[in-house]
Amino acid sequence: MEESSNGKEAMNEQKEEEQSEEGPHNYDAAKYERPSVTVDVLMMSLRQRDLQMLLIKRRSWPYEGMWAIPGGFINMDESLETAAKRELQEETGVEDVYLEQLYTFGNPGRDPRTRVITVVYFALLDSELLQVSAASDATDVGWFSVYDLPPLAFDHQMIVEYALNRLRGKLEYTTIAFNLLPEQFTLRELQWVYEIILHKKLDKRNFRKKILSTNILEDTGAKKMEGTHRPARLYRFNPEAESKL
Amino acid sequence: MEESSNGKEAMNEQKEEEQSEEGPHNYDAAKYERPSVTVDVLMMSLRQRDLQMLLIKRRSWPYEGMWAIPGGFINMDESLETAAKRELQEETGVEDVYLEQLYTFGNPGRDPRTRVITVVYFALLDSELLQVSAASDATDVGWFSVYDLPPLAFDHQMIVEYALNRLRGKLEYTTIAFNLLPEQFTLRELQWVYEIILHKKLDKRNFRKKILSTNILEDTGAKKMEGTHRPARLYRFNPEAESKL
DNA sequence: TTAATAGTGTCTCTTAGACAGTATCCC
DNA sequence: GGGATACTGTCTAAGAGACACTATTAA
Repeated sequence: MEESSNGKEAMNEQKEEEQSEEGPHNYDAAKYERPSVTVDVLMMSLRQRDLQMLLIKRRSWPYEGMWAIPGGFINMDESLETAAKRELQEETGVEDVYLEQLYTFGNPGRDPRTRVITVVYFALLDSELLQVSAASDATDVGWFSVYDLPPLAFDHQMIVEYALNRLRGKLEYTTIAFNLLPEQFTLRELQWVYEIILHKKLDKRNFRKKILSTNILEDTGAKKMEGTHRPARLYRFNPEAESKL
Repeated sequence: MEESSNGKEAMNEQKEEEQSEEGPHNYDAAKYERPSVTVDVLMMSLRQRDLQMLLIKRRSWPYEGMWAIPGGFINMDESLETAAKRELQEETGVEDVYLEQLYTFGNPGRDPRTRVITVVYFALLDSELLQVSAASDATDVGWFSVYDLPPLAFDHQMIVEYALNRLRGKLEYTTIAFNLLPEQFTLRELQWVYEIILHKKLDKRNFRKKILSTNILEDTGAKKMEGTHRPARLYRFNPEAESKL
């Protein structure tokens, strides 16, 4: 279940009626100072056989000159997920990618400027898509290996670790990995995805046996030749087949 | 990883400097209208051999008279988790319970009054604790079986389903279930927790075999006698032992 | 033919699930 | 002893992991 449309209540009253109790049910929203709400998007992709993420160099206080996860304020008329997609679009020019709400961080003092509550999403980008729509500017946006990050602003280091844990967890029982590959791919490429994310080598035979036994792959008939060796079959992800990973 | 202290940035500048680009990095927070932020807490407990949750009856528009998940505005100087604990304390008088951030809902229009972003936590309460600190008032707070809920305000029905999914998922690979039991409990009681949450019967022998093989239970030596039959051993959760559930 | 990677099968061990009878308490 | 629930063990099937050789291509 991702964002999805929904509703929620607020336990506050805009009107002045019912000011009987001091309980939490009759608050007046206007009485309350409101925190700023931002949406950050942690974008990951497979580049150069490495798991990399996009960072932005901060140009002002606080943490001036340090790298940070891209994000921005939410508009009053857009959903959290829409804000995340907007951010994604602004930074990479890419749409229709895997996007999942990660966690919401809201400790006071997280940001020295003001009270900021940040809803963090994380996105997985198909490496090929990315090459097409290169990047916006140059010097203040960059892809970095998650295994060799520069010092990050705020506690973005912790957020990255949180995301990595989530990703590794879901790798085992979902088909999330396919979001990092183009439409067609070889089994070896799929294995690389798992190896890079789990950060350990896997047995080729066991891996293929397991993946193929789930029937989530469809043989395209095509082959991928590269280098001076036997070509590899190209597969396609079949979202229909019961995953049962 | 739960809330935890942290930091996060806002991509906005309070000062007027650097108004060169219209990019998302130089926003002025003051320019932005801010949404209201609330924290709701979905409290679950085992009562009368049933999984029940606490609801509050709304006393005003919108959804007047309907039941809703308790929640309230966040204060500017408290963390999300602190706000959740405050809510928990206000509604049940209970502290030190299992508390986990569930999801953040923020679609515009969720609340007809104003733009509200709600961070939902969910809490698991030991059934015994609860009996002690009964409830606050009476008619507008109540415990309901999650399997037989009244119509809920907003889209709280969906939030409940989301929470149930999370709970069921975590039941399999974490020790989350123990949070619903008092310090000492019998194996049969533990099995009830699983059966009630998963909503299906489990095989007694297989269940005991599996639980005991993990060594997360410690025999207290005591026994629990109730009714006219053989007394049951009382166990205690041993958080040390590698879970490996 | 060589270099380089694709592709394949077996055995073992552990785990999950089906299944029924004995033990111990109170009355 | 009857009623009620606690407690226990075996078999089978499926899945996980260790492990090494053949197949196919370009040069």
